[in-house]
Amino acid sequence: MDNFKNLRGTVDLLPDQLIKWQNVEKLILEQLFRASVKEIRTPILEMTELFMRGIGEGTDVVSKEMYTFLDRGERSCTLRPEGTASVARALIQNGISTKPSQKLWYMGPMFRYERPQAGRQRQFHQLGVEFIGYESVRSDIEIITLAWDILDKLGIKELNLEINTLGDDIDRSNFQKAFLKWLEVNKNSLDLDSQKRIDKNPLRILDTKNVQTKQILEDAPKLFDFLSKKSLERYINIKEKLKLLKIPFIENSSLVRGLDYYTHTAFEITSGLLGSQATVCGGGRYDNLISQMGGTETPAIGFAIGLERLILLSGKDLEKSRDTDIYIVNKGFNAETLAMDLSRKLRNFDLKTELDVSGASFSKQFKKANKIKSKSIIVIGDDEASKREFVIRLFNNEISEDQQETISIEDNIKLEKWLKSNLLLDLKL
RNA sequence: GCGGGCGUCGCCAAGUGGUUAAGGCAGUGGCUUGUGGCGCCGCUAUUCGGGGGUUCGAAUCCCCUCGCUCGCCCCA
Repeated sequence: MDNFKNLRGTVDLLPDQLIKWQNVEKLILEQLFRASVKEIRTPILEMTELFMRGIGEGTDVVSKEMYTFLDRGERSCTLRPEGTASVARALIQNGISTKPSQKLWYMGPMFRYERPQAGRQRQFHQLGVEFIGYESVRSDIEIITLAWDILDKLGIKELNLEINTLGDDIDRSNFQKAFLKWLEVNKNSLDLDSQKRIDKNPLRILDTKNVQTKQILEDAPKLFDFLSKKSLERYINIKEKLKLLKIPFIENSSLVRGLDYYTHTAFEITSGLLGSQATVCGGGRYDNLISQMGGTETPAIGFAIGLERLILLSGKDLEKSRDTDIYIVNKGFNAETLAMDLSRKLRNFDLKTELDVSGASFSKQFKKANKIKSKSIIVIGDDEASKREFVIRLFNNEISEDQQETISIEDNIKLEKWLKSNLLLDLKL
């Protein structure tokens, strides 16, 4: 019989890899805490309609990438392809006012049915941050700098921040009218993909990768020319502030992004080190999403970072884990009982300990302790148990019995003193 | 959904039609039942992703299939 395999596009994260994940997540969480961003957790499963309306039916994500199925009650359910729609839903549904504005983050798995490749999986993980109820230029800047600083804190270099503005819905519909008119005339010069988008999602034609279409588009109307004075000023203001803060960015007028809900600011952070899936962070303003979903008019802006890609970019120093401080070698009925007691006692200290529960020979247990590079060992055998004591010893580079010390089971003071002078001191340095 | 590359042990790999499927790493047992690192000696793929075919004979050739991978589209 064949063994079971994971589904295509999903991966097992194994213990050794998770050290890096945990280190990365820890740094992120600290950064978010310091910026007073609060966590929100929403279900991974939502009704399909939420994403169709929230993200937009014309988008690639909704039209061809969702994991959708009928549950036993014949309801159409979808594994979330992104987090923003769920957060918006949760706020509206729970009557959480955005009057005192909300700064929220979430982290977890997302699902998109695509062909896997480097930096792309069907189940992947995102960290998302949403500032809800904020419309100031400063909130745009703070979102961008927050994303930028998280990447920076992780020591990631060679990043590019690209920004653009999409205007508000009026700007956009004005532009769209003109653009559609132009498209009608030039339809036959476009590549097939772009032609298909004319009805479904014309704005997306703007960031086609087709070289020929790109050239032709140079003569097309520009969204930029349809921005209202207010929208334009807003954008200029953002660029100025980024300059003042010395956040390097490049303007990319074809940056549209694949989700319908964006307005005004759109941005992406990419890295050349990622191969063809270069985007590590994408975000933008979505002032209409919440009202479209039945909430009150609420401006908002957010971003999402792809954790797999982030991990790929993060340095080797985050792969290191702390070595075991004490390995407890024990054998014999009475000894094993004492060892368990001692093991529990040791967990009251900020130490990483491991109790050998294999029952293997002493020699095996020593080998194990050595193999995992334990900094020290405790030995309890029948000899020690009968005297109610144990032997503790630093496991240095050289084998020498001189450093060994015998401590009575009850002598907590001596134990603590030994730990402080041999193990705990190192930690503080 | 569409292209290209690839599938031999947990990992890295030799083998390109002749029969005993090298080797290394890891794992495991022992030398060495209570004191580790080194060393030495064992063990670890009836089988080459799966199925079918060609052949006296296939991991090696052919067909199908599955999977992985890179890229396109798009995104995190």
